[in-house]
Amino acid sequence: MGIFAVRRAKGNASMVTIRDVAKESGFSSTTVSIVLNNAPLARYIPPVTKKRIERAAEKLGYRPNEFARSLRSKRSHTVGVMVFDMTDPYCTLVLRGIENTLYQASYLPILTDVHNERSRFERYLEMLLDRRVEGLVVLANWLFLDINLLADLEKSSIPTALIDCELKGDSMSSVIVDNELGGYVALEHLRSLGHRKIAFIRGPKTLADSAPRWRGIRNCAKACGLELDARLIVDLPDSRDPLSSFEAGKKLTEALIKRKHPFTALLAFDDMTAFGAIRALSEAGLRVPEQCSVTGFDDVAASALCTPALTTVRQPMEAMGAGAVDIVLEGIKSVLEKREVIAHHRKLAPELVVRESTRKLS
Amino acid sequence: MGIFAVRRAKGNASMVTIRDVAKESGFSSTTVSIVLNNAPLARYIPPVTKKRIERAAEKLGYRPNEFARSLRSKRSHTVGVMVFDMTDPYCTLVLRGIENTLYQASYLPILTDVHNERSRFERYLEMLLDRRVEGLVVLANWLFLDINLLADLEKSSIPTALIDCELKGDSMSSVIVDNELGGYVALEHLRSLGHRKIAFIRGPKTLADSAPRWRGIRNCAKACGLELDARLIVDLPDSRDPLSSFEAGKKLTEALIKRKHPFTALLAFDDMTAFGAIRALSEAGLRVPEQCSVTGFDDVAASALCTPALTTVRQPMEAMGAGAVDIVLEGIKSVLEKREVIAHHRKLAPELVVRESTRKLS
DNA sequence: TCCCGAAGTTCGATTTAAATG
DNA sequence: GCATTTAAATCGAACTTCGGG
Repeated sequence: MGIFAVRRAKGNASMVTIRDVAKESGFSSTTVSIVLNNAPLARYIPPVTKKRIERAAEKLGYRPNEFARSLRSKRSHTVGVMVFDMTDPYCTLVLRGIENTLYQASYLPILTDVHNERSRFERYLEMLLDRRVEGLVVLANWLFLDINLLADLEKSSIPTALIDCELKGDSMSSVIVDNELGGYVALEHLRSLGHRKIAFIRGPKTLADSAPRWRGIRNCAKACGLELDARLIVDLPDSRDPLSSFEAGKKLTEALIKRKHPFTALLAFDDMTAFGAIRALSEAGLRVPEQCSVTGFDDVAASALCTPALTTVRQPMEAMGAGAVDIVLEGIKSVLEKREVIAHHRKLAPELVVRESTRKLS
Repeated sequence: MGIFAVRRAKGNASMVTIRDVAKESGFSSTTVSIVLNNAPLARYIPPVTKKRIERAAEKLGYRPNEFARSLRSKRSHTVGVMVFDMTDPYCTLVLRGIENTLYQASYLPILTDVHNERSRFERYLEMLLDRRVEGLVVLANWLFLDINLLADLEKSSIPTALIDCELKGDSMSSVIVDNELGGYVALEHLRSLGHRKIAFIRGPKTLADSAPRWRGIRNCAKACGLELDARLIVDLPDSRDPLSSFEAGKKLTEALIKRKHPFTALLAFDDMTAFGAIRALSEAGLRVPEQCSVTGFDDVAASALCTPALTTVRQPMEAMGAGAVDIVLEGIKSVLEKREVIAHHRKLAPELVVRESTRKLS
């Protein structure tokens, strides 16, 4: 007894209008509308009438035309989701969080993938705005576009939440992970295992996450009296492609090995980099974790799957997606009630996930 | 000079209607509509008029209201995308293919994730139909729902393409990988490396991919005169969760090892299973590929990232997503031109990707 | 018949104002 | 005034029909 038992009752059910229901039930379309939407005026309508109308609607398989409804009400029950690069495995769980939270609220997501291209961003933004999305969730996971592109968003004047990218202004909300804390716990973990000679692959300079993560590392080092050896620190180059940090991580690790400054652990900027590092280590005949411990950041799916499984700092990706939607939904409500939309800035705590790629220094 | 330079010209630009443009340009809204849509009648309208109207539209930052447009034209320029489980890494590239092809055609995807739940499927389907999506792309990547659920789709009477699931009927199109060929080339690869004692982890019985893949394996075995040892063949159990095959693969491999029937290679149903197998082998002190070669199927992102990188049979995921959209788009065109929508069934060839997890038997 | 443009209807719902008893 | 119902206006664009040159 699927939905089509009803839907098909009149052949092409999409053609049943409110007037058909009105005729069938013997009331006017006004009354039908009031009853079916349970509008304020429905108080005055006697249960008998309601029953008859509902029965008629069901019998005909009536489904209101969303276009007409939206045209009138100016609501689309739709939220735009802009991802900067879908192929980043990091997106998967964030999207799950977004989808799930929207579903609970009976909103539908329109998904766009900007491919890290400015023109695509603009085109998509325009399309979404034309479609009157009620809110916008932007997953700026690997952002190398100039920031004033995001300024365009501010002017759109619809509730917007940015994930993975904080904007100082109070016009747009943001949800980010506490990168500083993440950096801290990663290093703290390696230190607690006895590692002292630690190599670092830092993030690209232009990536917003890089600086705070490094700051956390420095703070931890200071707190533990750990010496950071400049000869063991390298930087990921800029790149538009999130998967490229695998190759970059591999190359940098090879270079690190060549320098002959021994290290017993390597703290990588993210999981992708860590995978590259492990590959390089392995090719150099160095075993992980026996001869070198490695940590990542993010906890993408692959981290739990590879062998040895990667010790990493997990971003609460699903929660971040859900949080962004919560904020946007609240913003939408504010707009409806003509209250002021206030920006929220959430910083979620990451979680250290200890697996097999790190080991106590013996 | 973003789009908002224009959009904001009149404060809340979303309020500029075609009538405003008519007033501004001095023509009627009819003429404005004709010119701006470049409708057939536009032939008759002199360039001067067009220019003036276009200038007026630009000056006001006019953007047609899509609701009104859709209400009238009965078109939404929107396609519904239903994924059975987003968390499956397999989805990522398929979605990229879908998105990219839709973008070229100026269509927007509405993304839904069914979470492998029947109720969610029905609810989402209803929502999409209410929104008058012009077509439907269904990614049945990990399908354990009864098949007659998909029968619901047939009745929706909008162009639909199924990915990863073939339906005999001629009412719905499908795009699948040639599983039989895939199974064949996987085994052929191991055989060519000299392996004879090969273990197999087959797919779950209820999964549509399982049977043809195994058929390809048997065909290859027969063609090469290879003996398939029943004691080295195990089956993945049914599960709603695509990631679960990691655990299952691990457990089954442990069992395989315990049986003490030696094998030099293991052919896993998919990458996830292969990752589990590699973990089990590693924990048993067996090195991959030195002591045991392993192959997967799919080529998810993790396969290239882990060490050793996984030799696998790649599904052309992006092409599959793109192909499904092509079919749906053609179907939409057929509907518009009142031609009959004919179902297409595409079977794409997989590609063997040789990496590090397999090695010549020495 | 060709060219140019406008008035009016339509799409399907919501909502206001008003009419009944 | 109250409970009950509805005619008519509205949302914004597209299309049909028509008229004048």
